[in-house]
Amino acid sequence: MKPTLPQGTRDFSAEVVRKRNYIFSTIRTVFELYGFQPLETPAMENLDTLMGKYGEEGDKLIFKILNNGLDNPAKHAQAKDDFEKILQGKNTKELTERALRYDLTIPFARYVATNYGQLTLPFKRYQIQPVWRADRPQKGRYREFYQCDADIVGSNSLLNEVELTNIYYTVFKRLGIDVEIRINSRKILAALAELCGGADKMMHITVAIDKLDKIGMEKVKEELSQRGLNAAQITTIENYLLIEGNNEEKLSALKKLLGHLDTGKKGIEEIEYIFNYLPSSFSNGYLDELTTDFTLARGLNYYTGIIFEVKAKGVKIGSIGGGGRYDDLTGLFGVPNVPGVGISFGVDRIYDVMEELKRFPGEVQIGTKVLFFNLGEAESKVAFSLMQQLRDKGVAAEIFHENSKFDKQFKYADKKGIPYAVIIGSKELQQENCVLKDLSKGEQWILNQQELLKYNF
RNA sequence: GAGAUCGUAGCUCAGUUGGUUAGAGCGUCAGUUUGUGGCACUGAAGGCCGUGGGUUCGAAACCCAUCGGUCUCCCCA
Repeated sequence: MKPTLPQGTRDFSAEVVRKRNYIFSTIRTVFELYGFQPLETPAMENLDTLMGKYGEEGDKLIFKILNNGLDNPAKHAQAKDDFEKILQGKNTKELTERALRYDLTIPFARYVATNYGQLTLPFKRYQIQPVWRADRPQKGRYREFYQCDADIVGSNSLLNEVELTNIYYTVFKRLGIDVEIRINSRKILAALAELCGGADKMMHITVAIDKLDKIGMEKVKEELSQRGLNAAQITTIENYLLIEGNNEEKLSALKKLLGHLDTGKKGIEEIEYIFNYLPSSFSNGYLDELTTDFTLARGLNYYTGIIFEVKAKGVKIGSIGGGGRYDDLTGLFGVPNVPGVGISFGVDRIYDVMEELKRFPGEVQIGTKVLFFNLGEAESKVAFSLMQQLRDKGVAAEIFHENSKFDKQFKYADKKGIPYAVIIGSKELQQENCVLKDLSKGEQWILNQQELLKYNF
């Protein structure tokens, strides 16, 4: 029997792990630079912590963990009864009371709620951990994948949004990816809904216009009509979606359309605040990266203010980051009125983008720096001792595992991408020196052994 | 949850209208080569043709089922 992986999961080889770590550490470094602190939460949460937080669809995609001990013969009858309840869609606690984390936001909210008294507000945390979804895998979508989140809770200040925008900008600049950071405000969408006859329409409108990119204006209008909006309302929405131009032009057009509404005005002010703040703290290039996008809607759940989405330029792939402001994330856990704002990086997609654009630096793959050749018992003892001294200095080194032909030892270094070889054969043993060879250039030098230890690899 | 498509060597794939013993390239290992690699040449290992049933004198190929991969819709990162 050949073992296989569970659907939607992956093994990562050394090469891939190194590249992924490069992305993780770039993101982590920037998070730390902006004063965020790390947090880790367990892979599993209590099921009722997660249920009902992601909508009906989301609940279905939560991986539930079967309770232990159900095979106990004494409990068979009970277990069968409980299973019947599940078939009727009732509570499932007797069979499953834990589940794998579905995202990092709800566990964070749970953490904030449970530790509220002890947190220094505003609390800024970042979290880089895998999450699990019982989704059907497809391109760029897995059942186990990593999320990198940064959130600030306990502050209403729009300065936080500015900071998060800067984080996006900085991370993607460092990774060498040209991006478009799109922002919108849910308040603008709310105002649009108001303009179209009521807040109850907001969900229908956001769901439909979110698809504009994908399905085009005509289909969006069809969908709006199916969702019960009349011709006049659809025309209003069309006018909204047709707003074009640079950021200033778009904002002024938007003001004409819904600036007279209270929520609309607030939403526009939020966006203007961010635009007014950024150019002074960043170079002109910034405005090429940051753009308003009034078609941006971001799901339907908890966002209430500014929302973000990041797309890579020149690569056909969904968003590689997203986030937004929420007013009351921890209310569900008994701690009301804690506002927050957060962003997330989609590492798996960022990886694909970097692979496609060839943005991984070559050095990412260097593990072992120096390979000591093994050319006999006495020779390898000297080599071994030198190797340990290099390791003490932080230079990653290995010695070939047996006395083999040069050919083999060189090939080993090649395959592993080791940049330097140290050769100590009978001659060097006698003269108490060594040959250091730069394998990529093909150049080599004779060094005495003390010089080798001081060499700047 | 609905649909499409593909499963042949470690990897990428050939395999003729169903016909003897299933092939290639890359990779692996060994040798040419016991003091200088990437190249070249020679050779070897490696396969229940995803699995189970069926049609047939005969199946990698055709039919059914099943499992797995990939992709689309829904939803999402």
